[in-house]
Amino acid sequence: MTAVDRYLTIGEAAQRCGIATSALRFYETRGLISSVRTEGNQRRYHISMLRRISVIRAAQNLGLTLEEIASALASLPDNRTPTKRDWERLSTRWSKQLDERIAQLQKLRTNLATCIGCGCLSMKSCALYNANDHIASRGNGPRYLIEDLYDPESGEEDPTQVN
Amino acid sequence: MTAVDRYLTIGEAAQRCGIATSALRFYETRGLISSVRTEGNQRRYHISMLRRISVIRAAQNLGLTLEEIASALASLPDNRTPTKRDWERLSTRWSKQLDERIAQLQKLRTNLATCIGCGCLSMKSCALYNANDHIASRGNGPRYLIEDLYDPESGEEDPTQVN
DNA sequence: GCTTGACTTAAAGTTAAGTTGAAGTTGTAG
DNA sequence: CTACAACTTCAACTTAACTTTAAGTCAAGC
Repeated sequence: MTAVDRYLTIGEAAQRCGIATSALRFYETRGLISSVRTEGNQRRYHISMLRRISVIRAAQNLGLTLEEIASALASLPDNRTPTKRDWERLSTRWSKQLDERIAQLQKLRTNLATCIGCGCLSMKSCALYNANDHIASRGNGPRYLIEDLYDPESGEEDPTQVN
Repeated sequence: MTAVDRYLTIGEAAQRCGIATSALRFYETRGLISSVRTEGNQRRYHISMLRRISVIRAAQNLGLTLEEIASALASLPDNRTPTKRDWERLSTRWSKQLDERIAQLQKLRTNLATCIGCGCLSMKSCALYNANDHIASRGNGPRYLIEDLYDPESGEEDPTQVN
C-alpha cells in the first residue's frame, strides 16, 4: 500500500489533527469533511483529509464560522484531491477578509481614544457605539436589531444622545 | 426637579440607548447596571446610567464579553457618579487590549499568505494552526483543549504534520 | 473464544447573550 | 373609574460549535 492510499481511523485522524473525534463526526454532519466506511460501518479517512481538517481549524482561528468555511471549501474541486494551488486560492480569499477585519478594528481603536471620554456615545452618530462588525455579533445567540426607534426627519433632539 | 435628578423608566432608557428592555433586565441580573424601584416595584434608571449602558454596548463592539466588561466596570467608583476621567481610564485599558488583538490578527495575516499553501499545517509548529486567540474561542460553547496528545521528548515523527 | 479498547448512533447538555411568552401588576390618560 | 399601554417575574427558547452520555457493535491481542 502506497502512502497515497493510506486511510486512517477516526481516532488516528483526530490525534494527528489534535482535535476530538466528536468534532470530526460533527464536521461530517455539517458537510465539512467526508469519510468512507468499512464493512463494519466504521469511518476511514483518506490522508488528504488531514489537510482539509487542518485548514478548517486554521480558518476558525481566523475567526470564520463553520458555515463560512463550508462555503469556502465548496469552491474546491470535488472530483480530485485539492492541489497546493487550490489551497492557495482559498487563503487569498481569506486574506482579504482578514484585511477588512483589521482595518475595522483599527478604526474602532482610533474612536476609542476619544469617544468614551467625550459625551457623544449616541446610537445615532457615534462610530464606536455603532460598529456593527460581524466579529462582535457572531456566535452569541440571537441579537436582533431594533428598528424604527428614531426618525431623523423629525426635528427632535437625538434621544440616544448620552448626557 | 433638576436634570441631574432625572429618572427614566426601563422603556425610556431602552429607547434612548437603542436596545431592548429585555437586554436591560438581563444586564441587571448580570450586575452590569443597577436601578431603583418605585412603590409599585417598577425600575427607574438614573440618567447617569445611560452612559454606563452605552459604554457596555461600545465595549461589546470591541469584542469584549459581558464578563470582561463587568470586570472593567468594577474599577469605577461606586460611591459617586463616574467622571469623564473615570471613563477615560477604562478606554485606555481597552485600547491596549485592542492593540494586542490587532497585532495578533496581523501576525495571522502574514502566516496565512504562505502557510496554507505549504505543507506545514501542524498543531505542533504551525503558527496559523495554533493561533489560539480569545477571539476565536469565544462564545461558542465549550471548546476544551486536548492534552497529552504528543510528547515532544519521544523521538517520533510529528503526528500532527499534514502530508 | 474472550476481553478490552475503539468504534457506532442518537439524544441531551453546555455557554453566551439575549429573546419570547405567559400570567399577572402598575401607571396614566380620558 | 376604567381602559390600556407599560411594567413585573419566571421559565423556556435561540445559535454556534461542540461535548457528554447511553447503549450497543467492531477489531485485535492473548
